[in-house]
Amino acid sequence: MDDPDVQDDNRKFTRESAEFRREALILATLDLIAEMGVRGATVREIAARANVTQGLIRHYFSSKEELVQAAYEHHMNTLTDQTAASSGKGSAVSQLTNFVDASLRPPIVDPSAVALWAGFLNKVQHDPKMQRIHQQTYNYFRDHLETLIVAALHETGRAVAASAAKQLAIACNAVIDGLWLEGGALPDAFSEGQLAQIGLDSVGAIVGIPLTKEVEQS
Amino acid sequence: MDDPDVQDDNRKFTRESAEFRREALILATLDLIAEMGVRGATVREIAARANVTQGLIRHYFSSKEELVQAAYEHHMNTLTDQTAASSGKGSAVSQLTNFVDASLRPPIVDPSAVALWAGFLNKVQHDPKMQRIHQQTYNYFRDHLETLIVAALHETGRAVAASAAKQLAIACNAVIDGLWLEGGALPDAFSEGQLAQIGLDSVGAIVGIPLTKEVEQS
DNA sequence: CCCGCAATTATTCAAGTGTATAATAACTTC
DNA sequence: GAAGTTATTATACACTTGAATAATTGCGGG
Repeated sequence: MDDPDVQDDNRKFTRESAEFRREALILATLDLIAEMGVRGATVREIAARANVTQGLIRHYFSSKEELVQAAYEHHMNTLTDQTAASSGKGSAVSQLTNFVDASLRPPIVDPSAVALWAGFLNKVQHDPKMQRIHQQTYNYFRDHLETLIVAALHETGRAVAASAAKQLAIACNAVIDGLWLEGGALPDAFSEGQLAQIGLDSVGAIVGIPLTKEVEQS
Repeated sequence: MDDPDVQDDNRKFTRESAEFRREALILATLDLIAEMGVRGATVREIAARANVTQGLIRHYFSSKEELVQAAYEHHMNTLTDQTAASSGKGSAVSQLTNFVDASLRPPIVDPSAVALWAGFLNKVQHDPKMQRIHQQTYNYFRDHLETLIVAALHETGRAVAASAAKQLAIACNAVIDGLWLEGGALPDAFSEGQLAQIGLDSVGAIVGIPLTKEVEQS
């Protein structure tokens, strides 16, 4: 009688794990903020997109505020995880090259990602908890960049003072951020690979090491 | 009897010129978006801050949307006007120096200005009219930068192809934007003048002309 | 001086907001 | 396979939102 594959489905809903539901709600929130701004991310829209009713949001998050915070943290972790994995494990110079290159291509460069970031910015400036997350992400990214720069300089036989290294990291980070921003805000203004090319040239000029992304072949 | 300086003020309101009211409403809107995000800029709050009642908004703007567009245009014009005036009229190199320097100091670098920009971004990505304004401002800024770079290179005896010049302008613009962004988003992370210093070093490295802001002192 | 117009206020409206509470039903456990 | 837990839905509430309309009132022209 009961074929377990075919649900007769007079069931009106299914119970899912807490993790599954939390993630679904967070992803729906991110989608909506990127698409319509914080304003468009209402509890009802979020619930609809996560295929639940709005009451469930407050079952998993004590307020919408908390959901937004969780969504922000998730977004930032995703971004950093994606870039951190991109360096590979060749020479220091090639690691730096790969890192810059990956930071300036999809999926990092993406209108939705920039829209998301912008949508959160106001909350970041007011909510201390979100400020902490922001600061954390920024430092993580910049420190990683600084490590790569120092290693690359060392590899090419140049020493650099700690304070100078930090300044270089700030500058390179700024180029990357600026290009990332413009690529996301004006998606049609740049051809594919153009941002990455400009980024490599600029970072190369700033640290004094020509960076070229060779097409790895054979 | 009636001292014209002292208003006895049983008058319940005063009539002002259309220009005065429009500007007051626009400034109130910008204030609120910077402070609380687009979300916080409600017709009632805007009206309160402009010292009028909410109905007046629709007397001057056919919708809130239109008011926000006008506010965006006003903000962008203010930003470009402030930077364009900063180059001065010395040598080409010093003009470039001044431009970069001014772009990375208050009042251009300012948490409110960044918050404002971010608050508008979502609308920019959806509303064609706001997109046009955005594109226009970006191009204006970048073209100005390109002109300064080409002149500076020419002055120091180097020629540069048109396409190369454009790439340099994009890169320098990105450094400036990135530093502007970070200075506004993390106001306490940088000491006074640090952003400008890093900006001058980076732009100098990218275009190949050391830029130093000498303290002008007869 | 007062008349009329338009700038401004006062009030109302329907739709949408986040939150709270009560009712249901899917899964677990014995 | 019945009872109990609790994830989930359903409904309600108080409040805010942008917009629309009606009622004032300042002020310039005759």
